[in-house]
Amino acid sequence: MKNYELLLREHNLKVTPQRIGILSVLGDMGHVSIEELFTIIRKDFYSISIATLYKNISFMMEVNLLKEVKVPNGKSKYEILKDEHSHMICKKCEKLEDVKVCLDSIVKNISEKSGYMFDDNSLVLSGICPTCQKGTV
Amino acid sequence: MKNYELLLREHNLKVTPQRIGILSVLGDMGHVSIEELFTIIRKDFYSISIATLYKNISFMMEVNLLKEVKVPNGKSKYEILKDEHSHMICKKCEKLEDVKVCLDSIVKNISEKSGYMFDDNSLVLSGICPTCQKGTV
DNA sequence: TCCTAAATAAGAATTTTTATTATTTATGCT
DNA sequence: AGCATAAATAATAAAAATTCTTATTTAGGA
Repeated sequence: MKNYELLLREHNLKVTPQRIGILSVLGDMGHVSIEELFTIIRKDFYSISIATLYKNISFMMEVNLLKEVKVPNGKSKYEILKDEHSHMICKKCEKLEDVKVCLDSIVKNISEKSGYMFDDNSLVLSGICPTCQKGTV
Repeated sequence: MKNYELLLREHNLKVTPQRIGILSVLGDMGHVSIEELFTIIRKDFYSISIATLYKNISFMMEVNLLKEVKVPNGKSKYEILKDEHSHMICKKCEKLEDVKVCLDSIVKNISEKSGYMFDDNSLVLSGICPTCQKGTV
């Protein structure tokens, strides 16, 4: 359980129970879509407005507290910003996981070939996770 | 100018003027969002329905004729399926470009570490293109 | 040329996202 | 601690994006 209050203050966002709730869900689950977030957070904040979620997610992305993960064939999910990493998605169970990958040399190479200056990247690998490989389902 | 009629037949889709129109736009522009496609294609098919675009894009993805590119901070774009490649997006002019990258060793490495079996990946590098680096704008 | 299943256009219906506004709340200041 | 004020929230409307429905048209095979 992290100190989300501090995290908000560090990013110059006012501390509200709703915001702490949002961050708690994200912290617990790792990656959450707006839809999922709305369902889950209503257990603690029954009358929370979906607009509050959209607005706060968008605020938190602006101040680099959250990052959007565009999931192939799925809805976007959001995660608390952490060290650079990539993602793996299982096509069967739809689980999304972080994975540490060093893309430095690849990025450097493409930058030199293309002349682009890159400051961000997103890599998502799609396949079947170990668990789903076992089941015949 | 490619033979889109053949391309459709090869994927067991009926050949209609609208479908050839969609593929022509995609072939010419490389990557197009639904919105852009609708604007452009109406020059040739004034009364085309947006539902026709959605439905056909979706059909063509099902039969692996098109692929969706999820653009960071932007709307999805669609491209005619071709050899595996990655993408570069310019944050200033929003241009999206293909780039050939070999991710084999990285994918293999992650697969071994994680136990996942991967059959697809999407890498998008974000930055500033050479052209936009020049202008002070 | 004709038949039939599929594709299209048009528009309705849903879903997703954003905007508006009255009320409530967090936070800095006394 | 209590107040003032700017910002956040809830509720709802509005807008945008996507999907569904249905009558009509069309592609492709017989």
